[in-house]
Amino acid sequence: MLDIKFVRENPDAVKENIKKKFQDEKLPLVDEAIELDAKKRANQQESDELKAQKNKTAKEIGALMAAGKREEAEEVKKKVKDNGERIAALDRENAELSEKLTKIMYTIPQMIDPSVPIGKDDSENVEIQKYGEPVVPDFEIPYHTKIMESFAGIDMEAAGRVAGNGFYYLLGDIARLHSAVLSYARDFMIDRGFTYVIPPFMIHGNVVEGVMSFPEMDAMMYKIEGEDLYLIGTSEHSMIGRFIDSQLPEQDMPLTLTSYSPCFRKEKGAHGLEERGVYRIHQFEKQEMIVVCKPEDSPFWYDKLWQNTVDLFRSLDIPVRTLECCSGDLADLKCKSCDVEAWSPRQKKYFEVGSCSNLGDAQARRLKIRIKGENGNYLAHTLNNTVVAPPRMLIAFLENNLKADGSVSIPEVLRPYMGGKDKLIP
RNA sequence: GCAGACGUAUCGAAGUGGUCAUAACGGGGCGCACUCGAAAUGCGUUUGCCCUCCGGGGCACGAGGGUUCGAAUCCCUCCGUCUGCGCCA
Repeated sequence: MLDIKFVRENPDAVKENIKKKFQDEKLPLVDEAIELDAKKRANQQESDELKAQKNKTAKEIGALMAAGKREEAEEVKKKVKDNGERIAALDRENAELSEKLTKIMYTIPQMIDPSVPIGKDDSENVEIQKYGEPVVPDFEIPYHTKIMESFAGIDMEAAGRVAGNGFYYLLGDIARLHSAVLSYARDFMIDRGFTYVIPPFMIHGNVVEGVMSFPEMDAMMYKIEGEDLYLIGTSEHSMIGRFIDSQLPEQDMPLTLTSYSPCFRKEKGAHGLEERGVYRIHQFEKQEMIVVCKPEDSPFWYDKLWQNTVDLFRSLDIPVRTLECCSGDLADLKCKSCDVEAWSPRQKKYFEVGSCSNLGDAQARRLKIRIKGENGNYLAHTLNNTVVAPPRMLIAFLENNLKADGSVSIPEVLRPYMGGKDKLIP
C-alpha cells in the first residue's frame, strides 16, 4: 500500500509503475484516488471547523455555569447553532470516502524496486544464482510418493478417507525425517542469530485483513465456524500481526525472527499433474524467517534472507537456484521478491521450495508498524522468507539423496536429528 | 464457562457531567545544577494520528454506539485484564 501523499505528489511515477507491472487496467485508479482524497480533505476541514466552533461554545457555557451565571448560560445555550447534523453528515460521508479510497489504495501496487527486472509473467523471471550441479542420475527416480511408500512412510489413502484430498499421513522414518528437517532448520536459523518463535496458529479476522488482500483471504484461509478465528496460512500472518499498531524502539532494530507453525491453505484453483502427492496440500509445516527493520536496511536483509535458504539446502546436498520475480510476476504488496527453487532429478527441472519478499513499508503502512526514532516516528520495513516447508521440501530431499539401490543417504548435518543414521534403507 | 472487580501517558494512580488531557500526585527515563566523581538534593523535560491558508484546528481516557449545548465521568454492545469457582493437556 502506497502513501496517498506520495500518490498525490507523484501520479506519473505511480502510473509508470503500474505499466511496468502490465496492469494498465488499474491506471484510472490513480486519478480516482487523488480526486477522492481531495474531496475527503475538504470535507474534513469543514467538519473540523464546525467542531472547533462547537467546542468553543460548549466551553463558554461551561465557564458560565462554573461562575454560577446559570441564566447567561441558558442564553448562550439557546443561541447555539446546532451544527450536529451537518457534522454527522460530513463525518458519515468521509467514512464512506475513506473506505472507497482505502479499497483503491489496496489495489494500486507497491512501487517496485528499481532493480526488479521488467517482464510480463513468471516466464520472464531471472535466474540470479545457481548452486550445485543439477545431477540427473543414470537410474530412474520414482514419483516422491513412491519413494515414501518404499519406506512405508506415507498413507494418502487413509488420509483421503479421514480428511479428504490434500492431506497425508507420514509414517516411520519419513515422518521422522520431516521433524528432523524442521528441527535442523530451526537450529540453523538460531545459529544465525534469529530468535525462535512459536506464534498463535489461529488469528482474528481483522489481523487477516491487515496482512492480505480479500481475494487472497478467500482463496487461502480456513475459518473456524461460529468464531472470529481463522487458521493461519503461514506464520507470517501471526508474526506480522504481533506488531499491529505498535511503535518499536529504534535501538531494538532489526528484529530477526524465525517462527515455526503448521500452515493451512484451501488452495482453491487448478491442481496439475505435478501437484499430486505432498506437493500442494491443505496442511503443511513451515519454518519461516521474519525481519522488521529500518527502511535503509531492508535491501541488505533481503539478500541475507534468501541466502540463508540457499545455504540450508546446500548443507543438505540439494542443488538450488534463485529466481528473481520480474515486475509482472511480483505480488502487488511486494517491492522485490525471489523464489528459491530446488532441483528435481525426476522432472529434470527446478521447482519452488521457498519465497523471499521485501514488502518495503507496504505492510507497515496498512498495519501501522512504526519505529520510534530520535527524530520522530517512521514506518518499518518488513521482510519474510521460507527457511523450509516440509513435506514439500521432502520431495527435493528424497529425489536428490536417493541411491540406485533405493536407499536414501542422510547428510551429515541431519544425522543428529535422525538418531545418528547415515542412510535410510527401504 | 459462571460470578465479582477493573481498563486514564513509560509504570503506579487521581479525576464520577463543564475552568480535566500532556492530563494532579508518586515512580522510572533523559537533560541541567551542586560534586574530584557518585549517591542524595534541586530545576527542567518525557503520547500518537489527521488536516493546514504554517496563524492554527481536529481526533484519541480499552473499542464502538447512545443521551447531552458539553462525556474519562451516565446508558448500551463488544474486547481485554485480575480474583474466585468450574473445566482441562
